[in-house]
Amino acid sequence: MLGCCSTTTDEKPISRKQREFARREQEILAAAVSLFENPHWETVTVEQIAKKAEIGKGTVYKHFTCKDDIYANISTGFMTRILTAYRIHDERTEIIDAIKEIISTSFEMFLGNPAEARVSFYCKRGDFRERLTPELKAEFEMLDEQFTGYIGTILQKGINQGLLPNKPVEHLMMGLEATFDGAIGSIWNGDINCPQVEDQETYITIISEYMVAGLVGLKK
Amino acid sequence: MLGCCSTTTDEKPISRKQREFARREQEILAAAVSLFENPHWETVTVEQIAKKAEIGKGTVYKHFTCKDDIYANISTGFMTRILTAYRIHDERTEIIDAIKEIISTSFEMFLGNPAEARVSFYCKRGDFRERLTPELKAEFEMLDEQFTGYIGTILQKGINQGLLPNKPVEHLMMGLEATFDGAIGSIWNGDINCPQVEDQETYITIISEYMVAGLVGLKK
DNA sequence: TAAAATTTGTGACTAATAGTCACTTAATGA
DNA sequence: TCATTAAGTGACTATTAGTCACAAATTTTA
Repeated sequence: MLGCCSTTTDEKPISRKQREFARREQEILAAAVSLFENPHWETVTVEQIAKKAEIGKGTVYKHFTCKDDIYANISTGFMTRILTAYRIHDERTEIIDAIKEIISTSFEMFLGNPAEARVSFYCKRGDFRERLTPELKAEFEMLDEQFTGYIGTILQKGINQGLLPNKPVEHLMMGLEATFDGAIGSIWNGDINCPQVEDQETYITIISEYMVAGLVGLKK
Repeated sequence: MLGCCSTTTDEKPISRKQREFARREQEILAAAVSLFENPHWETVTVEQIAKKAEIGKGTVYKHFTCKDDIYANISTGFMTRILTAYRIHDERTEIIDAIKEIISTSFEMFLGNPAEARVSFYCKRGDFRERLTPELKAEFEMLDEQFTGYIGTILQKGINQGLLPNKPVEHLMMGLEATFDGAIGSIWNGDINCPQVEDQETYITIISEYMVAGLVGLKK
């Protein structure tokens, strides 16, 4: 109920009615995501989402307590998919390559799924998190931990191998995260109007190199 | 008129009436800035701004075409002040120190003036810039050029001195800007809840070091 | 100076939209 | 079969950006 059907704590729905209800919830989220493809995603109204999902506006509120609840469910789903994407390359042994892989996977996921990515970006905001229900807040915290845990483990290996500076992995992660977030923001804001950069791909290459350089450059 | 009185193309107001009108415009901006100190600045209404400035709501729209016009004027004023702050240290000869100075001045300006900084951050968004009048758009472009020009010159000196990698200064700037923007976003979003970081100052030190490391680390 | 024109100020009004609620419809179960 | 619960609905409320017809003050013109 209330936006929880798509979470990880998903007890199998029994009746046809419950199944249909759960399916409808996914339809609402899919309708929302398809409308959020538009760069002006924040102006999409609940009424438009309802219309796209071919239901009444009131029904949306039977599934989600508020608009933020829709955003949150899109974001948690997307974050889970990113974590899955990271883990495909789990067996890598070269740490620098593993870091590059995480960076490129992140860019691919964010740029390949602009709607979900934009919403997820929005959902990182402190004031957004504050007004969430404790359950959703906890889910976000769990996902955040999985991210820092996954990346932190790889960075720690890099430190142990002497490839990265011996600093707390959290500190190393801060730089990476800030640069990634800033770069994604730049891309979405159309900041890349500088004539030196032919395209987005070049920009990503530059940023990715800078991210790795920032890590290893800290050694001295 | 219409939000232009605070711009650089400021012909001296002649009559008392015109002076008062210009002063009122500044009062509206000051009222807006004082209300925007609140982290939930986006929820501040035009009516609240009018009340704070002790005028009617309609009067606000005699000075500014829309709410965005208020944002834009706050932002251009702030950007101009940052450029001035940069130039205080113009005589520096050590390039790495000059870069560090720019970074620390930027952080100081952004964190010391949260209201104006938040608004300026918002005004960087492409969709915001799009819906501005051509005049304001041009003013933002001019300011952007002054930023890239100022920082670009310093970076070029660094390249000439062999301290920085021989890459287009625009490329070097991209990494710096992305990390700075991402870090500022993190601070405002309250992302620094990781126990390793005692305070904001530590975070800024970590990020600043990472920014310089990213630049010089690119050399290899 | 008086009248006309212009500038500045105003708050009631309009439009848009998030969220509510009393009600309808359909499914489940006793 | 009938009662209870779940699900769906769109008219309604509250809020807020922006408009506009008018008022007041100032400046210009006669």
